This record gives sequence, C-alpha cells and structure tokens, in this order.
Amino acid sequence: MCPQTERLERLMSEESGECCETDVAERLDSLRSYRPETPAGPDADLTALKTLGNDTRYTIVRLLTAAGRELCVCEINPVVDVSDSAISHALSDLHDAGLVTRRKDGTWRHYEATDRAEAILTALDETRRTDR
Amino acid sequence: MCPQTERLERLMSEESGECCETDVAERLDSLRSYRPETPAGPDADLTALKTLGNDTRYTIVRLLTAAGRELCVCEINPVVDVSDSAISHALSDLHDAGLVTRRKDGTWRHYEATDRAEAILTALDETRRTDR
DNA sequence: TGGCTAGTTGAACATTCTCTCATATAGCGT
DNA sequence: ACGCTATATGAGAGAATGTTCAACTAGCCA
Repeated sequence: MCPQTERLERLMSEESGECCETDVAERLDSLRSYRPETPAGPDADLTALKTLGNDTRYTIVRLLTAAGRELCVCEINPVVDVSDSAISHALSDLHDAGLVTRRKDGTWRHYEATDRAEAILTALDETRRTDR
Repeated sequence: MCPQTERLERLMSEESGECCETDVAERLDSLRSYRPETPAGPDADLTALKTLGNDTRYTIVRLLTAAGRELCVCEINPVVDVSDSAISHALSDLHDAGLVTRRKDGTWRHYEATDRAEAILTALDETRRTDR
C-alpha cells in the first residue's frame, strides 16, 4: 500500500468505525475511475479553457458572440487594444481550439464563434452570482 | 479618425457600395458596445477559465463532479499525481475562483464542486465533437 | 502540555505565455 | 508583373504560472 493512502485509510476508519485494506482498495478504485481518461476529451477541454482564459481571446469571443454574426478582422481590430499581430495570433489560437470558425473572402477573413464557445460563455453567464 | 479604422471604412465601402464617416462611427459604436464591461463579470469569468484551464485543477474538479459528493483532501491526494502542497494550492485557487466549496471537519477538509464548475464542464461535455 | 497528523502557506526556480517588431504570404486592381 | 492591402507567421523579451521544498498552523488525544 503506497504511503499516499495511509491518510485515506485513517479517514475510512473514522467514518465506519472499522476498516480493512480491501475497503480502502475498493474506495481507491472508485476514486481512480473518476479521473478523466487521458486521450479523449480532457485535452480538448483543457485547450479550450486555456485558450479562452486570456484577456485578449476572451474579449474577442465575447465580441463575436455579442455580435451574433461573423466579424471581419478589421472589425475586431479597432475594438481590442492590442496589435494587429496579437489579434491574428489570438484568432489563430481560438480557431485551433475549436472556438471560432474562419471564412476567407478575398483578402478579408471573417471569424465567428462556435457553439462550443457560446456554450461555455452561457454556462458562465448563468452561474455568475454576486451572492454565495 | 484613428488609423485602426481605415480598414473598417474600406470594408464598409465594399459592402454597401458607398460609405460615409458617420456610418463607420456608428458601426464602431455598436462593435464597442459588444466589448464586455470591465468591472463586472469578465474578471470573474476570466479567473474561472484560467483556474480551470490547468491540468491539475481540471483533474481535481472532474474528480469532484464525477464523485457527485464532497471529497476529503486525502481522497484526492492518491489520485492526482502531484505533491500534497500542489493539491492544496490548487484547491485554494479553485475555491477563490468560486469553483469548489470548502468544509472543515476537525483536521479534515472536504471540497465539493460548485454549480458553476459543473455548468462549465457540462458545456464542454455537450459540445465536444469528433466531427467538424 | 507535548506530540502526532491534516492541511496550508511562502519562496524559489523552471517553464510557459503573450505580447511586439519585423518579415512573409496572398488577393486584388492597374 | 507591380504595387498596395489584409492578414499571418517567427523570433525574442518580459511577465506570469506551476511545481516543489521547507516551514507553519490547527485539531486531536494522551
């Protein structure tokens, strides 16, 4: 039994009065089963969260969802206070993370928030509380 | 007119055939109105996203929501592969971000995911697609 | 009170990020 | 083809982050 589980064993002893090693192993197994599997979703989730968790990128996505339509880069530029280059980097990252779509129209590029981006923002909006 | 808007002016000329400065100013105003206001929600949103956008903290929150009940620190420790200290830091950050609640019970501490944390994870789950 | 245990906190270092500048690509009009 | 424009890309400097180690607080029990 690895040293990390000593505390768990003591907790379980307190909870149930007594406790055998089998119980601890069982509890441990069920806890482990809750850990997100490595390859599938978590990577994509983490990427999405990391990408959206930046002032510039968050602001851009808010802008896109508030607009409710695709916006040209030149419409985003005057509103977000960083260099053209930074905005381009941000949009590229957002695109890679699956948070915006890209459409070319001549030399113009139009970006639009994806359902995924909107869902995250909606979740935030619906749970933002001043109380609690 | 600031240099950043020159491109927007050209875009609008292309769109509508012609375009006067007033139109540009108007479009700019409406774009600006989409930008999230500084003091209210955005800070809390960004904090939540940044906090959840880290492997350790994400894993912990997934663990808590999958368990569907509060967990003792000593139940989290054996499942997440970083030091006790790192987990404590992580839980502290999550608490500050409003993503977990804390309950003391003697020397044990129990943590549980908040509605906000669950809402974000649900949004991610519901929009994670292999296609597109 | 003294010792043991659960968990927290601070400092420090290594890594990662995010911006800007400079340069590159690509579409359009002449 | 050429020049102009819209946007993208790469490199690099400075800031921010995440982890660990070491020291600390607080609760319990003898």
